[in-house]
Amino acid sequence: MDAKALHRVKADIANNKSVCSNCRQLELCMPANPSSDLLKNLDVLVSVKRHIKSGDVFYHTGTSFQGLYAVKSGFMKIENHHPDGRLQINGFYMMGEIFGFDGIATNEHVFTAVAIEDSEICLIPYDRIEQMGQEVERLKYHFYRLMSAEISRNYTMMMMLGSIQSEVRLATFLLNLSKRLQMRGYSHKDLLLCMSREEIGNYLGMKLETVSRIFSKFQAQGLLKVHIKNIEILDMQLLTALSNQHSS
Amino acid sequence: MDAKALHRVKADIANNKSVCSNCRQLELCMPANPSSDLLKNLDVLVSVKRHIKSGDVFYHTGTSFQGLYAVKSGFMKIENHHPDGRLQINGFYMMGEIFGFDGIATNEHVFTAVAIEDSEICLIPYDRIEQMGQEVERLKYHFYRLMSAEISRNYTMMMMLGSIQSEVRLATFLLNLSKRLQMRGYSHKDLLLCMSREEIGNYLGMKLETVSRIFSKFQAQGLLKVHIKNIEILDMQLLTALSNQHSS
DNA sequence: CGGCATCTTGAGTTGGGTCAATGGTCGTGG
DNA sequence: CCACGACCATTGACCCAACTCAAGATGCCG
Repeated sequence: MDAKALHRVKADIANNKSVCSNCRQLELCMPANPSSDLLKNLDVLVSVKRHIKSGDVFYHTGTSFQGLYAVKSGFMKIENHHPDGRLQINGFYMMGEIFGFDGIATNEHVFTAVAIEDSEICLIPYDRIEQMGQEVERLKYHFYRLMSAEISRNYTMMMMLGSIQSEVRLATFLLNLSKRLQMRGYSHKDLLLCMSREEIGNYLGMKLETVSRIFSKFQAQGLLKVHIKNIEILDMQLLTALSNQHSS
Repeated sequence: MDAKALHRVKADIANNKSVCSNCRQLELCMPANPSSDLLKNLDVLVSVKRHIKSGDVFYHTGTSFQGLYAVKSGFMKIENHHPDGRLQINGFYMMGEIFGFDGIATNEHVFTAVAIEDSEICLIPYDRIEQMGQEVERLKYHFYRLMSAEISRNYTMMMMLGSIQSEVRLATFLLNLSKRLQMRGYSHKDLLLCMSREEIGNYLGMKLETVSRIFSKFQAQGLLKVHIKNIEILDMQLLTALSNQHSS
């Protein structure tokens, strides 16, 4: 993240208090997203920056845990490769978001991190966080908060997967992406998906055909303009209403 | 699952094929479960013990966050009361397990904790954990691990909800309970469910009728003996194989 | 005993999965 | 520059697991 973008993010976060009073669900859906405070301190911690190409594995099951990772640029996905061959995508992480929590419990990563765009990833060494003294006590506190946010996000995701119909899930997914892009100063109406229909479907617990069908339906209803990976949100209000409509 | 599929599972067992000895999925399904080390140290921290009656709310959305809670006796559930009236049960917590992570991020609880049995709950004050010095550094480390485990558990739950059929989910749920009971020295074959069919269904993302039907089916297949809330596991091996069979 | 909540079971419906055919887009090499 | 092939997305037809609605059955408690 360059300085200007960083500044923008900070401003967005600062303004965030007044924004969004109603849609808690969406908030909870956000991946770990450091506060500006933490971001400032993070520079101290970040030791290594790694470039990674789209499609490459960043860490996989069994990789020893060294710390959390911040996405500096690009796009990552975390997937769970189940022993029986099944695969579940747990989340997508964009610029400024933090992933890698799956390694803390066992000291090695349980899941697999894969780039879905050329990306730059910064290591936030865990031992250094752990061993720091009083002066960064607050920083450590933030890490609790990050993890807690991750937990909340997952609960929401569980609810989505457990009891909400596909159209609502996809609408919520799009709004979530939109909001995260907006927070980073990008357009919240023109989304460039960097994941395939299959990846979206896997993440949301549905088949790629279903994703495609719903995109078509939304387009027919005038909610979206869909052209492959370019999605333009035409009726934000309606999409939001749909996303909040959790019972049919 | 039809008779043919059941037969296939049996054949697999005979061939010692899918009887996964390590069974990571189940492990990951466990709620936060402190090590004996941590439990020992916990006594230092625990300040308040509260009794609560079955059905009573322990904390709810908006309750200010004071710390994590350990279940000393009884049974708790955590539910997400969504603004639109919908409700999702996020987890069940039994003796010796820790809940309350949902309050860390915002300093107030996001979810609702309700007793489903008369219970004793111990507060583990958060500020005291935070402010402790070096000597309990390891203790703090354990808390990271607890949270990380909670995250992993939820990812597994997400996978279950997203792409696994109801029978397998219910089988996994029963085995999870069985294992947790066994770890506490109780029988792992005789389960006394303290939650209703509706609560189980809500947690597992299915309707109460579906839960009931599957119980009946499992009984007909000789897997279980079901009498309302008393469940006796008759064929542990087959149930385990079923739980590991994530693709139909 | 009756009233109430929970559980079971049946019948019919449907959302989303499966399978399969077609259409678009993009990168590569002639 | 076009042609080819690989890959991804779209769309249709069909099917089934799980939902809904509804009627009983069972257990619990005053």
